[in-house]
Amino acid sequence: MLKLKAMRGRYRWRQLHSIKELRTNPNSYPSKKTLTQRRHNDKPRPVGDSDIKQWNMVISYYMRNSQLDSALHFFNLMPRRSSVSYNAMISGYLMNGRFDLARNLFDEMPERDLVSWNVMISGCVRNNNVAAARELFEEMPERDVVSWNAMLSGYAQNGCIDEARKIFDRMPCKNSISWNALLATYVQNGRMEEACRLFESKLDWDLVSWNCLMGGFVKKKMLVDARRVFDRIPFRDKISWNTIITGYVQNGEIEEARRLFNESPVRDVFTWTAMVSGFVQNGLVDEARETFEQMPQKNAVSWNAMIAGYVQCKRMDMARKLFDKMPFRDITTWNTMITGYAQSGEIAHARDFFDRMPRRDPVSWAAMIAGYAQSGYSEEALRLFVDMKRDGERLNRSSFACALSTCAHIAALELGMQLHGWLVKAGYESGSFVGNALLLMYCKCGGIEEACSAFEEIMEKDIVSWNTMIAGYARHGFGKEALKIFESMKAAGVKPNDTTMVGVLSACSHAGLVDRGMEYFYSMNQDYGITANSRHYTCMVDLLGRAGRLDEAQKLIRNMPFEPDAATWGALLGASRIHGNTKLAEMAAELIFEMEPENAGMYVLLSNLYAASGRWADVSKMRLKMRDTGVKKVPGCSWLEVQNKIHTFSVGDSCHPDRDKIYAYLEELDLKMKREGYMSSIKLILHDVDEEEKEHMLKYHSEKLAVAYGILSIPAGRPIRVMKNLRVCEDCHNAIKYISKIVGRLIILRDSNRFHHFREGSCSCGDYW
DNA sequence: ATAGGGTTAG
Repeated sequence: MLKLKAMRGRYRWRQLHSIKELRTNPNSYPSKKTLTQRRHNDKPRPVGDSDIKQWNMVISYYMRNSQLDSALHFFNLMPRRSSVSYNAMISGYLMNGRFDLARNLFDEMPERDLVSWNVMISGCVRNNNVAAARELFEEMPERDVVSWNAMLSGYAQNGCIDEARKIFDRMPCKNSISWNALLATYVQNGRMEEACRLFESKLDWDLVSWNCLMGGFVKKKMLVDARRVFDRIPFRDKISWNTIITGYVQNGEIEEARRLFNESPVRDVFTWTAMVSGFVQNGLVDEARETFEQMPQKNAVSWNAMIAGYVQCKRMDMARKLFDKMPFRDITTWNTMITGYAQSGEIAHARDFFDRMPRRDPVSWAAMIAGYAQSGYSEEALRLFVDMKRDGERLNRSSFACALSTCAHIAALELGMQLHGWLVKAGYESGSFVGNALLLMYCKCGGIEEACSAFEEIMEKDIVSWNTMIAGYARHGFGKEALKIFESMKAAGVKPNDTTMVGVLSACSHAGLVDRGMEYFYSMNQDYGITANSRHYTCMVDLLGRAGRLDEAQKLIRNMPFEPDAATWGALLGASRIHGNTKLAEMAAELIFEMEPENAGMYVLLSNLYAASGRWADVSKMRLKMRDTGVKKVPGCSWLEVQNKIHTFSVGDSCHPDRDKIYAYLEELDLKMKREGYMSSIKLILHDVDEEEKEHMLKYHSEKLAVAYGILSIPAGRPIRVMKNLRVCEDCHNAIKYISKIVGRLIILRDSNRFHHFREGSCSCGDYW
């Protein structure tokens, strides 16, 4: 009995499947030409039912190909329309996400039948609008099992398990699809235990449900359970085989996948494509290509999988060859190429494809924006985000999060605030996903007050929200505030993790709370079960070192239960430098050189240290060493945002359009600073440059240029926010303190390590960084 | 023309 039913199901599914295959393989459609011919042939004859049927077919053909205008054109040309014609149009609009057009047609159609209502409901469900679906469902004059099933799966897909269950219990008539929808409710929401319980409670499940259950296990990577289901299925179809093969593929068990593939009696495009992508995911491009060549038929997805394979191993030339050879490209093909070029650093090629593609979707935009952001073209990334909004593309949560993290990276506060405004309009701000991105943006852009209110606005604070806020305060030098947040976190019943404690310890360090920091460090294992890692040790070395307790810091390093890393020695180096212990600094630097010979910052740091104590011979030695090891000093650069535009400066920069004004202003400032008692620390510059030249180079360090430009172009009363890619140099730090006093402005400088808030002649870092 | 399962891109 079971077998008979399964066979009947199998037949139906074969039929349905062939339709799906048609959808993904445009080559199988009748050509536009034959369709037009048919139209002309039809015209002179009297209009009968069979003619309407043909028109309807034309409409749904165009709709499936997303050619909405052509579909509408033929719809308007029809001599007579049945409700099926309307339904085809409505369903097509919904298939293409055009709820508005569907709704209009639905409202104006002369007589709606049951199918019209059902089409609308399922369309709403497909576009994830259960509320609208439910409204239609309540409104419709009569319902059949399709209406109930559509509603049920609507709730299932949107995670409303209880609602789904309620609908199921209320259904006046159920068929196997209803049962399967209930099963899918549990499976899609990861409730495998409940799914199994339901499955065991009934005997005559059809094949789709068996496959659904197995697919649930595959998605949860529970391969053993999936295999058990597979072995128990009374009658397997190709979807059963494809599901289990995909399961092995996605878990890296490519050999088992290959074995089943060879054993499978029912291979189709899906099976073959799964194998191609399986080889790709396991790094076997050549095997993938071999399989690809052997495929009896290929669709766009198969080509895309193969192209993605070349993309993943950075063989863009091969990817390009396939792209050119491909007979039918879809939007994924273009998106894959864009991603590929972006990831191999060929950003211009990526942009070229982006500009040339016939149609763009949110994935295309995201790929291009992320490509720019990852290659360091943050400005272009953000410009594109703005273009995207202008083009009327719907911005989703992840596009916002991506744009916000780009803002955070380059500290584009103004743009970040604009994004915040758009976010509020789109109604996205209260969740923790976007909320955390917003919080991080404000923290990294130096807007600590804004960060604080963004934090308070997150309705569901998760551990990331708390950690970001604590670390944010710490980096800005507001240690006490950070600790206050830590206390509220505990009061809210959130258990701190290791990242939390890094923030807490560095907050103690920045606030000079040595004893409290030690207490936290030594009790965190007992209190929260957190074992100290190297980041925690680094904080402690920093904490002790900042307080001048260099011996204790050394002792701590010696007693570490694992090998100290470069960052830990770096903390000791920083502390020794501040407290003038050249010998200790040298030792730390030597160790760091061994671990990270390519770390240019260390050479510069040590070289400056020698210069400070007048050891010019050692300075030269460092220079030689840098040359010998081929390490290049990363050029310092600073930037700031003025009216949504990023202005970048490097040492002695003469590219800025306002350079004359900036240099003149710096001269003016220099005089005033000297009158206040400022002395430029000439000793920091390599000694073989003559004195005047040295002073000149110091005077025009990138951060000074940026600060000067900020004072000139940002209205009084607003803080000047400058970013630097390296640590701020000692002379600049000193100079900016004077400047903040002379001009009476708040200057916030983000260097590669932390934030400095300069106000009234002093800095929030307490001259330790 | 409407309801359920498997392959590609961020």
